[in-house]
Amino acid sequence: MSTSERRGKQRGGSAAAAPKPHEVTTEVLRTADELRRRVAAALAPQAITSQQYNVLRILRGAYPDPLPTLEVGARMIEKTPGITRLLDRLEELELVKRVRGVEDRRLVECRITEGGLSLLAELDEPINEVNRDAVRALTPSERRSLVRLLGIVRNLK
Amino acid sequence: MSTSERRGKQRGGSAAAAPKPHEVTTEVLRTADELRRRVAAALAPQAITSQQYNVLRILRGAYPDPLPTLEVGARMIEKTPGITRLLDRLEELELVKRVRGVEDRRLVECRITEGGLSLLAELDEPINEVNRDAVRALTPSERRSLVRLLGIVRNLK
DNA sequence: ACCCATTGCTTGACATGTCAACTACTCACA
DNA sequence: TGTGAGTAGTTGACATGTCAAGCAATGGGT
Repeated sequence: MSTSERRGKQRGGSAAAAPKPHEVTTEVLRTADELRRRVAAALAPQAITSQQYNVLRILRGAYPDPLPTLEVGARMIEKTPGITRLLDRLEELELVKRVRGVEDRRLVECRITEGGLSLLAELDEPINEVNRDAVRALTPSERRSLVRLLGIVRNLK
Repeated sequence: MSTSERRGKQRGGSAAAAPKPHEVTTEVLRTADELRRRVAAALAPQAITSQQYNVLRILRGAYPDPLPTLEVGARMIEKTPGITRLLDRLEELELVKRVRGVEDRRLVECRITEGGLSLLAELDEPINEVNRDAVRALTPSERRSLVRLLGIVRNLK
């Protein structure tokens, strides 16, 4: 048992007991999961997944320039090997086109297609709504705070 | 477009501009992902996954009583069908034992084994360390704050 | 006692995360 | 110019999330 045990009931005060480390991290994980589910729901009508959507957004950001495969992977939330298969499917759906690099033939340049762009256009609004809803009840100051606190959790160590 | 649009550029002030909704949600997702990776790293030595660990913890919480399959699933972070296969593997590893319910034969009662308990014992410390490290740089008040803000994001619609 | 909606799981199919091993290329250097 | 280290991707194998369909046991109503 930890030493904090001896503080007992908390001197009646206005502030609740500080949450345990485990409670904080759990809350982060649960919240992210909830957000993931809401995003997935918003994407469902177009039958694409959250990762596919992310890839398309990244490629739209570079449009009309292409990006090499691993550069796309790096801009996601990490992870490399999966990116190939992700792009495989997007290419089958003709939302993305890939061409072997000319200068450096190790590269595979990926570019979003017209179809990909218009599909994204359909999704922007629903996704923005999910995001707006998520933070609707937070004041600007609370939003800054939340981002700052999460940054601390993520960066240190 | 929302009414907040008219506030324009933010009157130069000391506070940074409020992050956009999309930036807030992205931060939550990124942070959760980072945490997931740290947890996975802590579990790697015992070769179990984060979901398997969660199941074992839930079952330890009920020990020595068993829990029906879907009750375990419900206590995770949602999701049902996956729980069966998860338990299949844990049973193969002999970390969990399942028996058909006697009263209600639709139920499958799951109980953690001795082996499961001692494996968990090995992991408690490393996992606690991950959690402690994650919040180490947060003051008690900041921890409360973070949990509160995440709660707002999660609960409101 | 019989029927059916409900409940508790299980399965199949597909997308993704993740690790490890492998191929194709490029580059600097001997 | 040949070679080896490093880079960019791909592929195979396995665990999980997720949806939809299917099965067996229950329980209430007739």
